[in-house]
Order: sequence, then C-alpha cells, then structure tokens
Amino acid sequence: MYGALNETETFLMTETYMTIREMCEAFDVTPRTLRFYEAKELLFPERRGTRRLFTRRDRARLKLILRGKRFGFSLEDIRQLLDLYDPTRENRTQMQRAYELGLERLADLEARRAELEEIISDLKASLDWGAKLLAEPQEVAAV
Amino acid sequence: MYGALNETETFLMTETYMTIREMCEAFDVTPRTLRFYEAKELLFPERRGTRRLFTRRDRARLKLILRGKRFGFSLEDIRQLLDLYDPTRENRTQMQRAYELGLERLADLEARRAELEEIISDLKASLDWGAKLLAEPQEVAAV
DNA sequence: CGTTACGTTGACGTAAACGTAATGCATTAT
DNA sequence: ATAATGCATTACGTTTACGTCAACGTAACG
Repeated sequence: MYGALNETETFLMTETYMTIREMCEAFDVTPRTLRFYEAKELLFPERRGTRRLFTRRDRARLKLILRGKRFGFSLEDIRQLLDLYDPTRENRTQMQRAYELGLERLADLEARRAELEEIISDLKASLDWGAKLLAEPQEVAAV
Repeated sequence: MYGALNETETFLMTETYMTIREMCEAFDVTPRTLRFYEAKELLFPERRGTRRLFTRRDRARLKLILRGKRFGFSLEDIRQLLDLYDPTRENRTQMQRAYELGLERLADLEARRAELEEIISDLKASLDWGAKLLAEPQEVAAV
C-alpha cells in the first residue's frame, strides 16, 4: 500500500516527478551523474523512501547545468549561476548581491558572444579559402 | 659567438621568435602549460640548443587553443580543430576531408551561438525580474 | 670563477567530473 | 517462494589538465 499508485496518480506523478531512469533517458545522462550533481548540491530531488524523485525545478536546473557545461563552465561556476535564476533568497542584501553577480555574468556572456562571432567568421574565411583551393587543383600543385 | 645577437637581430627575433617567458606573459599561461601543449602536439616550437623558440604559427595556435578552452573544448578536440586552420595538407582527399569537417564545426558553432543567445536573453529576463523585486521591497516582504 | 637567472627534463601530486565495481534493500515477475 | 529488476550507498579507479618539486645545464655578469 505504500508505493502503490493508481493510473491517475501515476500519470500525475510523471507530470511532476520523474525517476532517476526517466531523467537519464530524457537528458541523456547516467544515474551516476545525477547522483553526483545532487551530492554537489546542484539538484535537490525529493525522496519517496530512499528513491529520488526529480521535480520540475530539478529538470530546469539540469537543463541549465548541461548548457553551462557545453560552454566550458565548471560545475562550481554553474552552481553560482543557478542561484541567479532561483528566486529563493531571503534578504535584500543577498538579492542585491545575486543581482550584481548576474550583471557580471551577463557581461561575460556577451563578451563570449562577441568572441564566438569572431571565431565563426574566422572559420568561414578559412573555409572559403579551402573551397578555392579545392576548386583549382592545378595552381595548388604548382605552389 | 653562438647565441650572440646584435640589436637588429634581437629586434627581428622578438618579431618572429619568442622565448617561453615572453609567451607566458603575452598569453598569461605558465611554462608548464606551454610544455604540456608541446607534449600533446598542439604547439611545435623550434629549438636553439635545448631552449624553445615559439614562432608566429605557435602564437596563432595558442590563441586558438585558449579560445577553444573558454568554449569548453577538450585539448584533443582543439587539436583536431587546429588542423582545419593549418593549410599544410598534402593531397586533395585530406583537404576535402578537412573542409567537410570544417563545415560541420561551423554548424556546431552556429548552433552554439543560437544557444548562447538564448542563455543571454534568459539571464536578462531573470535579472529584470530581480530588478523589479529590488525596486519594490514591501510587496516582497508581504509575500 | 662563483653566483644569479632562466631554461630543461623527469617524476610525482592534485582537482574536477565522473566510471566502475561490490553490496544491499525492495518491489515485480514467474 | 524464488528470481530478477531497479535503485541505493560506499568506495576505489580513471582521465584531463595541469601544479610542483628535484636535479641539472648554461649563459651572462661582476
């Protein structure tokens, strides 16, 4: 009777809660990864007994975590960033601090965007050059 | 007489070659890092005796290496990417392959740019929200 | 010619981010 | 009832990207 759920409950649960396995398939990560992120306080799944139940909040956070990783942020960096999105701060000074941190992060991100633009146009130029070489084989051989 | 250089030579050398110390200051990395990159075949400094002399090519590569790192690429990833910029390929099939790889990389980068735009606008939204809360302290306290 | 400064090669250490057993409990299937 | 499945914890292993000595070479300087 403890963990038994009827169909309706099961449906609702899958809406709000997800098991570790469901998370793994949804986000293409291993269980080890999710447990590791919980240990590092990046995720806070609830528990039914010992089993983890991942909430909508956990899913949103995980999405941001995986994004952050793709852009070369460490998990510790990401943990800071996550707090910026999490409006669960108590007093004004903490909010103020989070806000200022957020502005700094934003500046970082916009600098990176500019750098990314540069990388893209560099690579495009390099590819155009390559395309030329591929188009006129004789001259290349001559050089 | 061996390593002795007059002023003109010294000037020209600093133009084309850089010592490990100069590289470190120019790029804000440690000697260990540069030696490590050489061991991993990311850089190919020449030698005067045992001393490393970093060329213009090395500097260009290092710039790309550090960029790549900022965007979360592993050194091995970067090593592959560097070959795309390096026009030292022999035959047509290799160039063709490099070109195709370059196109794939370009697609990756443009996808990342889109993602970065999303991250930036998300963070902006989050900060706007935070700004509102900070502006009206009473209502926050009430909730 | 001794010292100082800078460079070299190993060799070993370390922090981050997981992987990989080994072991145990609790439902679920047969 | 027993076997299998799924999830849990604990603990040790691994890879990447360097840091940190230790021991030595050598070039320049007073």
